[in-house]
Amino acid sequence: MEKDDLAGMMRALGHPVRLEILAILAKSANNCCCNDVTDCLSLAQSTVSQHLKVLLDAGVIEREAKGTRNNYRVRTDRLTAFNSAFSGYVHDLDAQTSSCDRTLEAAG
Amino acid sequence: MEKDDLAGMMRALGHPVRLEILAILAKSANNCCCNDVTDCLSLAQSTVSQHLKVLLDAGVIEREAKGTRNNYRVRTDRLTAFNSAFSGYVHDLDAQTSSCDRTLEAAG
DNA sequence: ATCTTTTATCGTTATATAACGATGAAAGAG
DNA sequence: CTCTTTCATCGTTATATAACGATAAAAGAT
Repeated sequence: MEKDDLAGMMRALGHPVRLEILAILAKSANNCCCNDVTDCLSLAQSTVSQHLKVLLDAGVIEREAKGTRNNYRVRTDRLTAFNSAFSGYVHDLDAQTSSCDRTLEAAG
Repeated sequence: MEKDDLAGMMRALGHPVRLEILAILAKSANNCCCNDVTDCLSLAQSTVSQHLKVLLDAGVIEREAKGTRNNYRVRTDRLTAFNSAFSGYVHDLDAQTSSCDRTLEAAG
């Protein structure tokens, strides 16, 4: 996963309401439309729709048309991939930091 | 880790330049000041300082005054904690989603 | 054919963010 | 004491984001 993708995903997830929306979707049997989500939040439908779009564009959720409704569901695969990517990123930072520490120790 | 903290951390990390800054700090033996970082980026010093402040406020890095310089270093512990927290969050989402799927299957 | 439900999109407003240059303060060097 | 280096902060500007209400389109129901 590219650094820009990582940052983009972070930004999409970097809003409490959007994290809340993910929790709502997961709790709602993947059978959840925009109105359902809106009922769980004290926000206008258009605002919720906007947040859903951000999550959708980032690939965190997916949409399926079903009659007049749009069913949203969490893309767990993508979240897991993101988590792994970030985990690797942190690990790399840690490895570099530690080796620097060892260098300093050896030098000092 | 609270949901708001999680989102706050995400937002702090949700910018490519800030991820780059973390990489620079890690590579630079934790002996890196604002100017050093600025030299690695095509951005003004004030801009870099601003990004450093965002990372500092989110607790992703720490600062240590050293003469006229300020040494910055990555707080790997915090990144690791964040990573665990998010991992748990994703895991919870996944568990709920899967149990919902089973419910739907059982319902036929 | 009409009405209702659902929802994405548009237009607007307020606030936040990202970028810059300029500046002043703090610490060390000459 | 004066000069330099380092850097956070201020003021500014442009853009992005978050929130809202209004609206139109699509699909189903009557």
